[in-house]
Amino acid sequence: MDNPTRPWTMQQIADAAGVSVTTVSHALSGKRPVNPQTAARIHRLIDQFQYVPDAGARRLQSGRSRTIGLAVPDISHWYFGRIARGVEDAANEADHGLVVTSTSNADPRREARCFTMLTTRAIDGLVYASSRSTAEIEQLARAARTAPLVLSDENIDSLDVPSVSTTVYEGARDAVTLLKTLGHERIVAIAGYQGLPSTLERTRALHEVFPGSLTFHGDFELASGYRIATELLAADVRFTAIFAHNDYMAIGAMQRLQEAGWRVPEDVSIIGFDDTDSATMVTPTLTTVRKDMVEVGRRSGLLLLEQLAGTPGSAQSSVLLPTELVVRGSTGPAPRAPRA
Amino acid sequence: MDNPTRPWTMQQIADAAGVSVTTVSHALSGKRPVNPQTAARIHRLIDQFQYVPDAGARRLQSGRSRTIGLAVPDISHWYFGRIARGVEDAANEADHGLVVTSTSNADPRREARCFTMLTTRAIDGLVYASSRSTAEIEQLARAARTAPLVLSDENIDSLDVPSVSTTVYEGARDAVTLLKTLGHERIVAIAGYQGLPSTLERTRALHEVFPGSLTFHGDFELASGYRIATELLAADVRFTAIFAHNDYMAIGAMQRLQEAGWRVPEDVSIIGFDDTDSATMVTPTLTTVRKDMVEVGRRSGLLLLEQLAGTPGSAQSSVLLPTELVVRGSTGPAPRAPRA
DNA sequence: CTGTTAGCGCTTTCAC
DNA sequence: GTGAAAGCGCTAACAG
Repeated sequence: MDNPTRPWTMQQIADAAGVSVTTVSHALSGKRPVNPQTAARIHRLIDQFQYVPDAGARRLQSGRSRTIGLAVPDISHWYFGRIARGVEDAANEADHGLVVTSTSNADPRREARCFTMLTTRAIDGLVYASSRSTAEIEQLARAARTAPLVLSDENIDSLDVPSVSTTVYEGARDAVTLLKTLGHERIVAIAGYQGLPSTLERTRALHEVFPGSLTFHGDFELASGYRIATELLAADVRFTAIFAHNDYMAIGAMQRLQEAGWRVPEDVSIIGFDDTDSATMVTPTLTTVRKDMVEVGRRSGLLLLEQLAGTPGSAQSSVLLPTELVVRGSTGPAPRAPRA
Repeated sequence: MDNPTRPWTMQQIADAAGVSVTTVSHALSGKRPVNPQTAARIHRLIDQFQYVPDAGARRLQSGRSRTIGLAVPDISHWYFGRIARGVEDAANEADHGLVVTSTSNADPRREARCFTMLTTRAIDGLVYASSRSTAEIEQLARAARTAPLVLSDENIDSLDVPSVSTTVYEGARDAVTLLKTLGHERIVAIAGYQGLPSTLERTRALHEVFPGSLTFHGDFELASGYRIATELLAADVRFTAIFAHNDYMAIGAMQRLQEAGWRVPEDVSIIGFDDTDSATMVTPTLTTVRKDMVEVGRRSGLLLLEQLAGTPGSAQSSVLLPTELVVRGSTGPAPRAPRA
């Protein structure tokens, strides 16, 4: 019994080819001329043995793991899955691996995992997508000094870190302008986490068109939209339209109002944000603001890889991707009188 | 200008503590007694410097990267996101990282990525979740000889590899039995990929209760359910119920039939599979068979980590997780006569 | 209880 | 065009 399928080492290839490891290394990297015949022999052996250089040894020598990290609140969410897919695409195109960490689950060890991986150099850089308030800024700033970092989906101005985000202000403005055009006057916002930049921007856009409209903060889950709608009904608040900061909360609110006998869009118009798959599954279909989250992820990955490659010009730049209002069935002309 | 925030090495800690690296190493691992005072001094220094041992060096020495891989068709899908979350939870509990690879995108280099990571030993083992036909069995068998492998969500009998899957046969049986109980006689199946074990099992269950019922194969996307329903209408096929192999195809079919004026469940009953978030967003809500995909992922990760730890007894075992029929609004008594 | 030494598998001077 | 040798940062014999 010999060793159980141990991978081949470069030394073994060198021995088989009758050359030194140095030559094999250079035949592989091309960083130094190698006799064509020798090179051919080496490559034949490599193919035959299915030899692949050991990642750990390479990493130790070169200082690069050829792996990047992605931190998201929860990888199982549609939204962050899209981002992850984009980052992965970018990473793989550059022949890098992607380590994913879900941060939001109360376990602080897990919170710190991605930053630890940066210092252990298990990853060369990190794409950070958080949807919580900006409490961990300190940690991010420290991480940014250690290794390349890209902020994804949110831009924290106080942090001098490259970021990729979307024109949520313009998107929100388009959305509420539509409501205005339709004659609505009393709007209620079901917003995202308080203090989150993208929440603030959308609220700003809302207030520019409808000053003084009510804002309630949810957690981006369907249940919170449902709950807020329940509170609205109980408190007998008068409104003819709801502007939600994501589709799930919009759908939750829509469900609750429909249960209470409201007709959408005859009695109330509802607008979401993101354009998730669900937006076209509900009845009526949901008017929403589309963001291409796969693209957000892809650009985030590219930005990080640029930093890693050390392209100097592009560093510190930030990318802003467009949003698009998608008008569907959940919005319509304001009713004569708001329903009680 | 000194080195730009280079991580500390163990040597530097050793120098600062006035001991050898060996002692630092053992103070850290506890694999050999160290003078309490010395140990305390070392730990103080470690905390102060925020020292973390280099992952690459550890990996090179120990042969373990403390990282596992996950291969899924597409991480941005709800379904695989759930699996990923479960695998990640298991990995993180064991202080392992998780590298994610989406395999299905026509790029063969990408297909091979996860297996290459196995041979470069960037990952110690792999959780493989494919939803395609069993073409890549050869590759999987080879990989299984090299490193620990766990099949997730699908069990390929011909492969002697541990797997985690769900009782889809029983789930399908429950679903079609419900239809039988409701008096349905003409069922059409919108099935998954042909040749996929889980597809075959569900088809078997269907045929045991409704021999000879029609089966059409989709690709698990909403559009394919929609398309198959269109074909059904065009061909004037008579049926009173649809059994779809996942929720998205069920919803696609439901949309198409509703567009054609069919009422659900008065004219047609529809059953899905998986119990995705969408199942409760559509109107009527969807009767479906619940699978806990996060748990499938978690158990897959645990099984892999057990193999890595070398616990001998548990190797080669396979896990089968339960399914549960969730009756909602899309199923009802069969109409007197099938609608044309 | 602690230090010296020899690698893990690779890249990269430096010498021929 | 090629090879010998020195590490990358860590662990684990082997000696005190």
